[in-house]
Amino acid sequence: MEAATKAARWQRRKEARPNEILDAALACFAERGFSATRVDDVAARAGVTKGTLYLYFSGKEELLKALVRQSIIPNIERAEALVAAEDEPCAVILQRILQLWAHAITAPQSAIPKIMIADAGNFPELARFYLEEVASRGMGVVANLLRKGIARGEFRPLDIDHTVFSIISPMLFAMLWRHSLGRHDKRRIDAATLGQAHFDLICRGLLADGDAARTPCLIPNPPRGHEDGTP
Amino acid sequence: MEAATKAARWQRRKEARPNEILDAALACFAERGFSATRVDDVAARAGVTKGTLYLYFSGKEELLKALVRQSIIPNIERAEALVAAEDEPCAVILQRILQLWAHAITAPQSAIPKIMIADAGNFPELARFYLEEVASRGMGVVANLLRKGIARGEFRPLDIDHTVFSIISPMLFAMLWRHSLGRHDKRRIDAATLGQAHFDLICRGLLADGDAARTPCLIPNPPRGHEDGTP
Amino acid sequence: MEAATKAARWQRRKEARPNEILDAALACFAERGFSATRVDDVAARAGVTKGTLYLYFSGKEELLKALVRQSIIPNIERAEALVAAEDEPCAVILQRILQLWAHAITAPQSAIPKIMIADAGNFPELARFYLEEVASRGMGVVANLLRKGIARGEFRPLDIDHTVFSIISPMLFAMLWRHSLGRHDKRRIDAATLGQAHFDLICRGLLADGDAARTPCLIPNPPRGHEDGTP
Amino acid sequence: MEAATKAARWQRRKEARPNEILDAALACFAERGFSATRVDDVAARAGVTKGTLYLYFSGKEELLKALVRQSIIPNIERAEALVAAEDEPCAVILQRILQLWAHAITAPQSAIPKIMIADAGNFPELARFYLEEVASRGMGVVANLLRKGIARGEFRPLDIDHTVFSIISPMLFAMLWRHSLGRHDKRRIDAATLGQAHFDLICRGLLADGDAARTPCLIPNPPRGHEDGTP
DNA sequence: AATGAATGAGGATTCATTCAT
DNA sequence: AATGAATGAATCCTCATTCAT
Repeated sequence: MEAATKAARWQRRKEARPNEILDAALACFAERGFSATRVDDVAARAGVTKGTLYLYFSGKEELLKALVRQSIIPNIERAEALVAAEDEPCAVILQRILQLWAHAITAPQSAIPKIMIADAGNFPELARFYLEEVASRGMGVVANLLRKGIARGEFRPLDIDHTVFSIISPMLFAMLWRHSLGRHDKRRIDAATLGQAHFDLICRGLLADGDAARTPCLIPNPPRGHEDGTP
Repeated sequence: MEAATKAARWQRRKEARPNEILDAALACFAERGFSATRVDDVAARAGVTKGTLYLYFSGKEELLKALVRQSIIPNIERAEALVAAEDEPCAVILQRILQLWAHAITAPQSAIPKIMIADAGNFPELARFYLEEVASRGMGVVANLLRKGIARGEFRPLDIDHTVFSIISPMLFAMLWRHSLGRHDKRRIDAATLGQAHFDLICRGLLADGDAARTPCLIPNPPRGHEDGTP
Repeated sequence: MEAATKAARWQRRKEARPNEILDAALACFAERGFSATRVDDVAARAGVTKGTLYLYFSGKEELLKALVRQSIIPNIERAEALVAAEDEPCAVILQRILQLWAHAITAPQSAIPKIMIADAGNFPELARFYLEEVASRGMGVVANLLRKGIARGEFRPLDIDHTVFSIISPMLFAMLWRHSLGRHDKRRIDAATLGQAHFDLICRGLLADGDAARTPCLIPNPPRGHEDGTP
Repeated sequence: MEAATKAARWQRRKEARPNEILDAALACFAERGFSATRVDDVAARAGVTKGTLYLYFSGKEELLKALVRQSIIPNIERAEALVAAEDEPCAVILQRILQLWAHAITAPQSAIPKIMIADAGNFPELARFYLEEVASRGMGVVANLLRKGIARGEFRPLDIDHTVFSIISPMLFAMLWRHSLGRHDKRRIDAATLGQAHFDLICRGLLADGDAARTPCLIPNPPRGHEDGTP
């Protein structure tokens, strides 16, 4: 038994380690925040020692960067692809993006925005990385969608920058809420319902007057088959 | 005589200390965040020494609690009063609230929501206090406004809870942004413009169809006379 | 008794601390080298805690810098003063310098050159500091003495740089020896005798032919009244 | 046949490994010092992995011991042979030794004295070994040369022990300098010139008065055919 | 014989908090 | 009431060494 334990700790599992460590890191960061998480905590949760962790990641910040790269950026790319697709009304595309986003709220990765907002001040390099690779890019997707809609005459002329903010905030805020105060709150926010309600609320404000009639015809079904991810 | 003056001055300081310290704490927390602020920083900024600070507050966490109590709740009360006032269309009241809120974004207190979201996990008691006294109550104000508007026939029938989220998120998120990633971003969000753009965007989604024509007639002027504060 | 102990640890002795800490640091560095000495060791030896040490010195390197400043540089200045004095034959000045140096070999500060040579590679900034403030300056003193002697016709024309090396090496090496291998050696090097023997050995090599006859007349007595210090 | 070749190659490597590793270790120690050199560095430089290194040497310290044994002692023996040769004036022998030594200063092995002085305190056993097998023996060589010269009437009667110190210090110190502070210094010490200048300086101090005239006639040429090594 | 993944002890520094003055 | 010297717990990262493969 003792021998088995000893053998187990020395098990070489080079392939599996990085993901195990990242999963552990995400869980720890989500629970206690980035600064408050000790590297030992992550290592212990991943079932390795500190030394092993440093074998795969050059430091605590790198852990977070890797998480962002692995779990957020793919979703941004997915959203970019959605916007690039020409064949649908922009309002429908927006609705799809909100649906994807609503779905992402339920995934563990939804903790990352909270982590970044909480600790950006103390880790400027991390902040810049996230700002450039995620925030700016994510807002850019929506901004492009708005521009496209306006150009096509589907949307009214809009104050792009501020409207982007209005569009994305509820989804982002739902993520933050879920991983902070929401943990102490009885009320549960249903992400899909929130996305739909939000879409309904802003739809008339977006659409050019002539298009407003079309609003009710939008896609009614939630997306299928996504395990995680932010649109 | 001199002694009397001295005593008086001491007395005055004794009463003034706590507020001086809290002001200093708020400024520090806003600048560097809660955990990155050292107790020395606060003490130095307040013009006292660490020892003195501990005479008035039992620790760093206590400073934060006091700040929340002192600087957030009054603003909630102000918003509650606005909603209670009967004499205006609900859309106008909403616009006023958003204007107040936009104004609050520029005040130092706007750092507090970010701090709460960042550190709620580490101070459960504080989190619950904030949730009950601030978050729930703040959302309740808007919920009541919506109910009132629906009852009066000014607003469509709405999914109250989720619509509240949609309404407040951009303002809250602007606060978070300003104190985290926004620091590293060239783009500056203009709070007043954001508030107006947001209002414009959601207005048609809120108003009952018959009322939609009235939208443009809403109050055009920013509020006066507020030094700070979150609605 | 316990109360006394407790009171003692909290004793405020701002004046005495820095020197106590420096003494402790010198002893530790001399014994185990700079890198191998832990800050705790120094603190414990000085009878304080780590935190207190950092109250007075900004870090381990600063400790060493302070030691150099306090105990080496004054001696360099003394030697510079000797050389600047016009009234004696240069050979006599040299002999005096060697006597001072010999005396310095017995002081605890004589460990510093060994510390610097041992750890210069790992602390480039420290190395540069010592090189500029001590080594170059110390060699400069002797170089100036040689130049003066040559100009006066007392010394032969010499390869200044390399002769400086020949002159100072035995004294420096005696210091290194005493704090490294010499600790394990039965033979004890008598610093004063070494200085004199060295002077006797190089004297004829330095003096211009006409002056050689004067050699035996040089000062016969060791210096008095110095507690420590390297000339 | 192929198998045989392979086996042979393995065999060859098996025998070559220890020296390859020691060469790598010496290069690393010379470059970065003993404690700053990581075992990985040595292994990588030797083209093996850490594990392999531990097959041949029980640890880092053992590497140093082996290096001392392998690279210093042969040079001492060379110097002993020089002194034992009867056929030349002692001053000439001394000059030869200094020339060999000057040559050794440029070799990687010249790092070892610095390492010993730096780390002797932490490895007492190694210190004693070095003291007996290298330092004492090296000083003994020069002492014997002096005794021989005095006995022959070539040298004055001298304080043997201290004069030995005077003679060897500049050469040793040049080694230390080169591997410590000298790295940060613009001035480059030319070992050959130093050796010659040192010899010139002490020559008149060594030679009996009648012999002084002979000084200029000493060997003028640097030695040939030595790749490395300390005399 | 060789590998290299895994280990874990070790140490400088920061900072909230205490308490003698 | 006010001070500020003193404390010591907390934590990231390095690297010599081990051992399953």
